[in-house]
Amino acid sequence: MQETAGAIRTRARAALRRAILDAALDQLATTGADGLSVRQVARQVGLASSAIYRYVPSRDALLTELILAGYDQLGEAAEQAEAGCDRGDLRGRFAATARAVRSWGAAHPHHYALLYGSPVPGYAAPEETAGPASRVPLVLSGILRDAAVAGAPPPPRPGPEPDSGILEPEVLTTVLAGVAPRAATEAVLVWASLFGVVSFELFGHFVGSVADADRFFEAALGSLMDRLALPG
Amino acid sequence: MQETAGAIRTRARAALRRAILDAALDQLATTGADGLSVRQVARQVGLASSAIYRYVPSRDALLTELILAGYDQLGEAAEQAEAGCDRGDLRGRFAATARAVRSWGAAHPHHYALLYGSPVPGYAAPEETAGPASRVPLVLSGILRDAAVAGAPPPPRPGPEPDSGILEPEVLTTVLAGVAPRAATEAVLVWASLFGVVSFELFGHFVGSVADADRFFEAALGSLMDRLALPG
DNA sequence: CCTATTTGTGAGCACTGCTCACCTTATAGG
DNA sequence: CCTATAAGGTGAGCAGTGCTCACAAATAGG
Repeated sequence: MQETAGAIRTRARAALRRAILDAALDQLATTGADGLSVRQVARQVGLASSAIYRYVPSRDALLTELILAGYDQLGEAAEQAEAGCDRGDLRGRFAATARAVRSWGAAHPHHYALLYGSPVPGYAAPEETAGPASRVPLVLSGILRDAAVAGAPPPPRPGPEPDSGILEPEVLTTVLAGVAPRAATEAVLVWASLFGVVSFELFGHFVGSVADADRFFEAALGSLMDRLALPG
Repeated sequence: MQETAGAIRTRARAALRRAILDAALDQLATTGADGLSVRQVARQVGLASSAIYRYVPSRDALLTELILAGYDQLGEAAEQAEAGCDRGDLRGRFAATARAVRSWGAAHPHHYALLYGSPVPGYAAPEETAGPASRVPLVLSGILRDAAVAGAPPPPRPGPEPDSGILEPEVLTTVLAGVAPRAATEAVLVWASLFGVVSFELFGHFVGSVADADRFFEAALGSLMDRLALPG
């Protein structure tokens, strides 16, 4: 089996890489992104600090990888929650997705902060995070598209659309196809509002004003769904 | 003038303290909170690094002070913008306040991120930030109270209020006095939505979906004001 | 078997926050 | 006026960080 000779090598490498990432995830959960240290990760894995750089080019790259993993975890949670709903229950699907976001954030506050808090590595998120980052918006837009076909199709008026040009045309023709530009703009606002509410709660901005966070979130949910004109 | 002998000493001390804070503000604006270094601040001010600790107990305390200053700057900007509006123009007052928040954030992204991004020092904001942090919400709630007296007073129904218990009672009886619990809850949601939109824009989450940030913000403004049932 | 590549090591550089002993200076009190 | 005292400033130093590099061991392929 000279074939597996090389294979076992790459497998061991992949396993160690995974161990490094898991250790980094541990550190992130306990100390936060700021406290994450390459040397500490190395200690936890049982390697010299310099050996880490055989697997990860830099601390920032490690953080980027954690960001990617976070978006994937969150997207997975949202997709699963939404998939467990009756397809016709549009409000139920939206609520389940939103609750999944809040639950994941509450369970992994430091990880959530890494995704939606201050952008720590440089100032623009790396290109490769765009894909996983759009999983939650994709779930939400899927609900909206189903709502659009259920409701009255928007009559194509002659002349320029009143709200066209606000969103990227590519978004309006793909993930939000069939949704009127006006409603699509509203949907983006609802999206940002949802994460605004979750962030405010997790980051402590509701201390002193919101007494019952659970009930507030449910009330916010209802309001946001009304905004989207989701039937139910 | 033995009186000024001591006074000049404390004045010099205050001036140096201010210089340290200004240098820290500079650093924050250019490198962000993560890159802010006590030693760099010391170099900029022209002191040994150890001397800084005669004026500021720790790096975290310095950051806390910057947070305080940020809330004050932002609150000041919001108050001034709102004060320049016709008192009867409720929508204009709200829009001016919201635009001031966005403008300040765009002008000081790192400082904004320090306030509304990931909570970096520990996990709970220090007590003393609560005051300055509430300046913007105070402006917004002032508009809502004016709207409440302008509109129909909420009929006090017998039995438990449907939405009572969600917000802190103290908020409902002071800054939001006269506003129905239902509307007050909605107002908190609008507040979080506003900062959610600004944060999403500043933190790059709109890249790929929002094409015209200015127009989107104006559209969002209109929608949020509709939600508050502001007349106009 | 022998070479070449990968993987891991430890020392080391420049930097960080923070403390401490020390020294100077100016204030305040007798 | 003169001196004890307290404040302000310094530099060395500790423990930690990200990261690089020359080197050694282990493993791969020819």
